[in-house]
Amino acid sequence: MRKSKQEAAVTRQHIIKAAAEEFRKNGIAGTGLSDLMAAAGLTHGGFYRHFDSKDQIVAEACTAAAESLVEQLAASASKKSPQRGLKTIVEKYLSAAHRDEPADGCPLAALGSEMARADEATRAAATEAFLKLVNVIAAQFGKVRPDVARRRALIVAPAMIGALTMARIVTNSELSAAILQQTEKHLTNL
Amino acid sequence: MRKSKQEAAVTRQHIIKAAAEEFRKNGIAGTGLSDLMAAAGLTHGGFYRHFDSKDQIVAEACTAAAESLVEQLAASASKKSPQRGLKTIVEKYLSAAHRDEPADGCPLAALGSEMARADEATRAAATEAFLKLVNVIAAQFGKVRPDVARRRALIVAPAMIGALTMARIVTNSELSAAILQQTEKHLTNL
DNA sequence: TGTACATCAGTGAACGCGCGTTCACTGATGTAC
DNA sequence: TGTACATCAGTGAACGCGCGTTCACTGATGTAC
Repeated sequence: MRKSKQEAAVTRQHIIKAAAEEFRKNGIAGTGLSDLMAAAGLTHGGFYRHFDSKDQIVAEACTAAAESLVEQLAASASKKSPQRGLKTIVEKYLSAAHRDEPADGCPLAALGSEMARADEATRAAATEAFLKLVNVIAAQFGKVRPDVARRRALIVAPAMIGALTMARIVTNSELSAAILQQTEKHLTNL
Repeated sequence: MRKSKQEAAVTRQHIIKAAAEEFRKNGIAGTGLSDLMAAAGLTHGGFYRHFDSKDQIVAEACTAAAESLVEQLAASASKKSPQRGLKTIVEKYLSAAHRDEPADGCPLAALGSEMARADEATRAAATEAFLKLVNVIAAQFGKVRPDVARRRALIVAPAMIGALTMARIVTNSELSAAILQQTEKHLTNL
């Protein structure tokens, strides 16, 4: 049954990707190792050939999810004129599609309050993830001084995360849409 | 061992209050019925004399926590001049004290991502909680038209929730302080 | 290059543990006459 | 007002279940000669 090193490395990445989706879909505490290995097409016993603990894969899944999201946002923004980059990012982040598909979306919005209680390594991974998001946003402010751009990005990123989280909680769909819309309008005119 | 109806009603409120603290401290999934009953000074077997299920107390605890927070904020704001009300609320919400004491703080920030996956009743309770917060904020905009005040409040509330959540996640204390400070400055000048 | 042995990715059963929920029991409270 | 009985708040043990983790096993891969 042994696989080659190369195959094993691929499997490891598959597990991380599947775990990142499951965590965002059902929460960290709500996702068992069986769930996450099954989502990767494996049985749960093999988990410990790749990871030391559940905590470890939580941190790695957070990193992977954030990297993927930030890449997407950066790619979308780079297609537009510099001034339109911020608008593009904010619109994409605060879209109904993002709200309705947490499994493919921002791990900070999907797991925020669980991350606040996570261990040091996971919170460090989340911090890196947040800084990547902040940097992509800051890069859209073009001509302003870098420290001003960063300060603005420190306003935009948490505002988007909070708005998306609340839009997902709220049971009234008009209210949910209004939260996204108002925050989008406000942040794009920043 | 039977208690009077009056005593039982008091006990029920104690349980809800203790549960609201435990949930905000350790998360919903991270708090067992034993934990929450022990925090109320009882044994876990008695839980079902007061509640039908864990889900039920989650919803009630969310309501109670939000009511308490909104009352505090409204009380602080009412002591100030109308124009200073918003500043007072934003400063209090985004204070280091609030960040460092989730057990006494906003349930939407402490439990946001877990609430997004909660059952209908809990999400409905969270929606009510959010609307109470939005209304208190909207009331601070004094002279502007009510619908404008509400739209502004729909920007402020999620921005505060997101900033507080991120300030709790981040492992770098300077970054944490910067998130609170930038969002505070931005929202008070709205 | 071929052979013998060690390694280890993945399986599936098992482990102890804590979870939400149920239940028999106790004894003070509430109710009916 | 007093008495007999039903109710039920709270206890503590028990329930089945799924959790994270461990382990014996399989057999293909990697390594050493």
